[in-house]
Order: sequence, then C-alpha cells, then structure tokens
Amino acid sequence: MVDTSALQSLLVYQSVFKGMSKSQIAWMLQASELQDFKKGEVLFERGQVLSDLFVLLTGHVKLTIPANDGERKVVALLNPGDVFGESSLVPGSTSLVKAQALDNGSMFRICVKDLGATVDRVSGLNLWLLSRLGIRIREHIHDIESVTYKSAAQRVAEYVLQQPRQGDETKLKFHKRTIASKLGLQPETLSRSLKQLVQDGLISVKGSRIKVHDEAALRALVT
Amino acid sequence: MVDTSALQSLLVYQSVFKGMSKSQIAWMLQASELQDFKKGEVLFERGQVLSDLFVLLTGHVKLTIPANDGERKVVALLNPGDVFGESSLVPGSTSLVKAQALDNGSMFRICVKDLGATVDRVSGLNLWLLSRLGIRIREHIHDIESVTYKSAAQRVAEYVLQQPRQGDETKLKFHKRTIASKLGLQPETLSRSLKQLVQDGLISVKGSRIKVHDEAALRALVT
DNA sequence: CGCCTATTTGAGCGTCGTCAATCCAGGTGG
DNA sequence: CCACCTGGATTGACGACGCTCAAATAGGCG
Repeated sequence: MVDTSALQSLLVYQSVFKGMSKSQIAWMLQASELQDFKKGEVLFERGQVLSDLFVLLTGHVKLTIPANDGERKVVALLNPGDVFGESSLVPGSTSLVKAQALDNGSMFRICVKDLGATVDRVSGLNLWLLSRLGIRIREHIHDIESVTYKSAAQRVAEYVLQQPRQGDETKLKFHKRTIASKLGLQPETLSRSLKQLVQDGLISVKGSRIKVHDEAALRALVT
Repeated sequence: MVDTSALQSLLVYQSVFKGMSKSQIAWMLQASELQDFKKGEVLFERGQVLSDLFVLLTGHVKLTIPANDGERKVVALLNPGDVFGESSLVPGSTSLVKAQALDNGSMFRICVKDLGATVDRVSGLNLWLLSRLGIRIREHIHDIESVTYKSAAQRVAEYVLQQPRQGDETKLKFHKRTIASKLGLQPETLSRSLKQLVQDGLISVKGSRIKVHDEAALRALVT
C-alpha cells in the first residue's frame, strides 16, 4: 500500500518548488524545518527581528500593517510557494508587517544564519529564492500601480478576474473586508463597487460566490 | 602618484557592497560587466524581457510605469547599491517598469544565465543579493502603506525628513513632478502641501532648497 | 536675453472615506 | 435539525481630500 500522505507531500513540494528536481527537493527537506500552523495563528509581529525566512507550503497567510486596534492594511495575501519574512535577509531590520495564518497550513523555516550553507548544499535553491523574491517585488509594484491609478471598480474587477475560475464561477477565498483592505478600499466601497459591476451586468454576486457574465467587458474596464 | 580614479572606484565599490571584503569585490568585478549610462538614457522598457540583473553603482535611476504620453507613475527612485531589473530573475516574465537614468552614472550588469556560476564564484554575493532584494520589498511595502493611509501633507513631510540633510537644509535631488509621482500625488498637490507646511512654520522652501524649522513637529505629523 | 518647461495658484468637482443603522450569513449550542 | 446570535456585509447620507482644467509665474538652459 502506498503512503498517501508522503505522496501528497511530494506533490505539494513539486508544485511549490517548480523546476527543482526530486533530489534537490530532498536536500531542501533536510536543510530546513517544517512547521505547521493553525488558522488565526500569528507567525510573527510587526517590529519583530526575524531570524528565519519562510516558504509557504500549504494554506494561506496574510501580511498586514497592524493598527492599535485591528489592522491598518493588508499588504499581501500569500499562496503556497510564496516566500515571506524577507526582513530576516536585511541585517539590523525589523519586520514591517505582521504575518497571520488564514487557514491551517504549513511552511518551511530557513534559518538565515545557515542560509549560506543551505544554499551551497541545495543546488538551485539559490536561483529559486531570488526568483521568488523577484515575484514578490513584481506583485508589490503591481499593487502600487493599482492603488495609485485605478478606480475602486477597476481594482475590484481586476481582482475578480485574477481569481481562479471554474466555468464562469469564482469563490472569494477571503473575507470581503480582507480583500477590500488588500485592494486599498474600505469594505463599504468594495460593496458598492461590486454592486456597480452587478448593475452593469458584468457579474452577479451571491455571498462569496461570483459569476462572471461578461469577461471581455471586465477586462476592458480594467485597462 | 596614486591612481585617483581607481581609488575612487574602490571607495564606491566598498560603500555599495557593504560587508564584502576587497577580495570578494575583486571577484565581483571580474564576474560582471560594468556599464556607464548618460542622463536620460533608457536602460530598459516596460514589457521588455530582461536577461540581466542590474546593480546601480553611481548616479540615480527612476523606475516608472509609463503611459502612452509621458509617465503614469514613478515606482522607485534608486540610489547607488540598489538592485533592479528583478524581472530577469523570474522566468517568462517581462519588466513591469521602465528604467531611466536621471544622471550620468554607472552600473553592473549580471547576466542571469551565468548567475548561478557567478554566485558560486563570488562568495557572499549570494546573501548580498538576497538582502538587497529584501530591501526593495521593504521599500515597496512602505510605499504601499504610505500611499494608502497617509495624507498628502504627511507623505511630503515624510519625504522631506528622509532626505539627507546638512544642518537644517536639504536639497531636493529630483524634479518636483518626479517626487510628486513617487509620493502618489499630482504636482499641484505637492505644491500645495509644501505651502501648507510652510504656512504652519515647519519648513521653508526656496526652489529646490528646503529648510527644516521644526523637525519634531514634522515627525509628529507623519505618525 | 528669450524660449521652453517646471511650478505655482485658483476654482470647481468627483470619488471615496466616515459614521450610523440595518440586513444577512454562518457558526454554535441546544 | 433548527433557532439563535454575533460579526460581517450592505445601504444611505454627507463631507473632505485630492484631482482636473486653466492660467499665470518663475526658473533653467541655450
């Protein structure tokens, strides 16, 4: 009988470490610490000195800039394969964001003190890490463009479009207030923007289920 | 007689590659291509496939999201030591930004195809690059927070504060329209915000010269 | 000295944020 | 399995901040 759990793990690893061979992944497993987390768990706080770099394996994590009361701004919503805790790479810095799990999930922790050695041992990790950080930078640049120069409805349309879809239907994976914050909007404004798109016949909304009726028009709107 | 040009170069390198030894820097010089650029020169365009990673040595570079006519948004204003062209690290991607020189200056070009080998040869380059990319991410996160949750006057005050000062005086290194765009403002709004700060007695402005009169009040304003 | 561009100033408007009340859904416990 | 209940979502009214358009002024470079 096959060990299904190990098999599943391998599939997860291969999709996360796209482009790395099985032996490279094996090295990776030896070189870093696997850690599970529970929904709602705080992985680190803003202002904290980080000693590890994180690689999300399963589940979702949000990076926020916290306010005294609640959260000021959702900076990123992370998916498996994303790298975070980059402040650990910058000597003398503290994290600008708080990281909190949105689901039960798991991640790698790579101790930065050992990173040089780890990278030497795991061929390809090197370029993989650089690539993932490049991706993070690109995402933030995109967000800056979006927040600065697109209207609320445009940002919402764009968000809807980039969600994975089955047929013409999408399910919002996060609370609307979380999505709103990620888009740089108030929850009220997100609500009104969605309503606008519904009235224009581009989508329909039922709770967290969204049907895309006119993808072309949505795309046109975003441009 | 000492070769002053070589001496100057060494100083530049040491301040850019902080933490790396002279021998490491020597390897770095062998491993990458040095390129000069002229003021106004376009280093790469938005949408371009990049094959090299860049390290700014001297001068300044702006990263912008271009519009059909002129520029839509200044995403970053780079100083010596900054790394850019990170899209080269992400296979199959094209640059989100256009890079243009604001001064005469120089930079390293590191061919990404050779990056694995280069990093193997230049010990420390590895962690140095990761650190610099971490810094880029942190800067973008800061900008996102700033644009989303701070008023025009606050952003301007913050910008003034973080400029290098001699005594109580600063010189704006870039055109005000460039700074405005970096701050996510229209030039008119920057002008009015500066005027506001002047009227409140916090600073005084003469062209591109700014005198800081009440640093404590400026800092309080930003918070 | 003169042109060209950057910056400033003014007036008016629109989008989105704020505050407050109501509606709804999903999770919990009986 | 259903009713409750709490927190999320929606809707409405209103105001402010910053954008847009337009014109005047200042400043830099030939």
